[in-house]
Amino acid sequence: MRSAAPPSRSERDRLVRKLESIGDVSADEKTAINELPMQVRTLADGEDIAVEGERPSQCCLILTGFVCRYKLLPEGRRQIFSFHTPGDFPDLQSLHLKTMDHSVATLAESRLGFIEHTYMRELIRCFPDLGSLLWRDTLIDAAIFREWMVGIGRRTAHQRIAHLLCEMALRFEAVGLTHDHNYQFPITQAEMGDALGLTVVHVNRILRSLREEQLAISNRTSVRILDWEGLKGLGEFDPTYLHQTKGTSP
Amino acid sequence: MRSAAPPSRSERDRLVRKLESIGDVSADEKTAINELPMQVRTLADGEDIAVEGERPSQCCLILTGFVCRYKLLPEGRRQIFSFHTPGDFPDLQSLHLKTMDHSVATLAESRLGFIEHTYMRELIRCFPDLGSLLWRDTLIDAAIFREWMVGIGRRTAHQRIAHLLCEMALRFEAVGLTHDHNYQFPITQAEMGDALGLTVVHVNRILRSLREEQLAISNRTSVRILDWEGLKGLGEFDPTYLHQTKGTSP
DNA sequence: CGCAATATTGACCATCATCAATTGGCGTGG
DNA sequence: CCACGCCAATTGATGATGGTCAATATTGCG
Repeated sequence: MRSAAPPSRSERDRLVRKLESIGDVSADEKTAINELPMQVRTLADGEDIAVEGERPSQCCLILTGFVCRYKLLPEGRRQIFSFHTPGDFPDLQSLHLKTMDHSVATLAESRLGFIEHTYMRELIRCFPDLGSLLWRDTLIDAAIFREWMVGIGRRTAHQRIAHLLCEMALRFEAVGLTHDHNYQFPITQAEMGDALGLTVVHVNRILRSLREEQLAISNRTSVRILDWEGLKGLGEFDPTYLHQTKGTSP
Repeated sequence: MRSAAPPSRSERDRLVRKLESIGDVSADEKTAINELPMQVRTLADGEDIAVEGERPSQCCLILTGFVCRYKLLPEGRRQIFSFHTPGDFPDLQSLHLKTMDHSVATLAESRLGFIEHTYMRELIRCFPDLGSLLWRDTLIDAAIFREWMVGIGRRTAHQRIAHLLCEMALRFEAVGLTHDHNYQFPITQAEMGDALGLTVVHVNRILRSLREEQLAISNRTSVRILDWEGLKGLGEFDPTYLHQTKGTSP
């Protein structure tokens, strides 16, 4: 873990863009966000940002890279709860839940901005509407958890994977990180399995079938969606739960 | 749906008690809570409180009874996301997410207090700490979703059911609705299956085996835990995720 | 008493897990 | 520059958890 250059303009903008994708942000609020003091660090792929049981004193903003939240279980089992893109605060909840009940880690080399809770509280105190928007953000997090529960509980493996590829397409779109249904999605098949309650072997077979059916092609680094409507139909994907206020069809 | 008597003292107290189980509440805040204007209605078992797609203008506080949140899927599939006990606001998120992305319904005859969003906002504006506590409450909701994801994704059917029985024991305990590991839990086996991603048939078999192994006995209306430690061990139950600030071992 | 919803049980089956082996990609060091 | 090593991807064979279908028993209630 090493210190690094301050966030660039485009890195800062990603947070604003993310927030604008789920609500309104005033000019004053933008200014305040851009003045948030943060300590930037670069973490390599696979490093923990926070670990279950810890009591963090800072929030972490993703500037570049890719992050997940997860919990480990006995016998090497793992459940991944969420994926996070630049502009996200993957551990925003630590503002109000002192003890981490799960862990947060990078899935790719990432630049992260660490912001003291005190600054976040100050920001929210001065800009209650921004506080509401951050609350809203954590509520959308929860909505995504629910949608994943639906998938894991009631959808087939094919549907779960199709659904995930659709969700990530819209979420990357919201922060300007897609190009024509293609996006960088640097996860292994094992990680995808741990997110969807499947084994690596099964994930592998299903990705093959999606490829053979010309729905989507993916590898370790990226996803290319060939048939958006087909994938959406297969995965029963309805983006309402993302509560995006801007357009939702990339 | 009919109007009903105003909330009794003990019904009002349940909300305070619930909030106190997850954080501190000042005397002023208690007073303000007790003065919240609410319209009380009694709903029968199985009635919807809010439906996916709606845009509610009120929050719903459970005074007595039992409520769940769920989503329906094609071909009659259903996923239940959460169960809610007296003192809970099952749709608190509607304060910041205008459109319901899922439905809320009673699982038993229930007395509900409906509170206009405007009053809730006013309350939060006047008592920011109470606002934080409500935010915290929705974050605990999300923590429970995550824990359910772990269960559905990575635990066996036996473990999932054991885990659920443990969780509900602690949550009822927090609002004073357990007696020596026994509590009212008025759900059908079908509903339990829809919460855990299982079929009725399988739930039935597992409840039988829990009974045979002398871990817990349950029926349509209530649960009796015979071997708390055994059940906890089987379900890998660790109550950290409930973020209860008071005792957590009934 | 009789319906309707729920619980229960049996027989059979499918999705997905497990186990095991092989291949492919890629960075590192000799 | 190539061999080695490591991790991820891939594929095959086999098996088990849990699903499906269907019939019967219970229970609650009007």
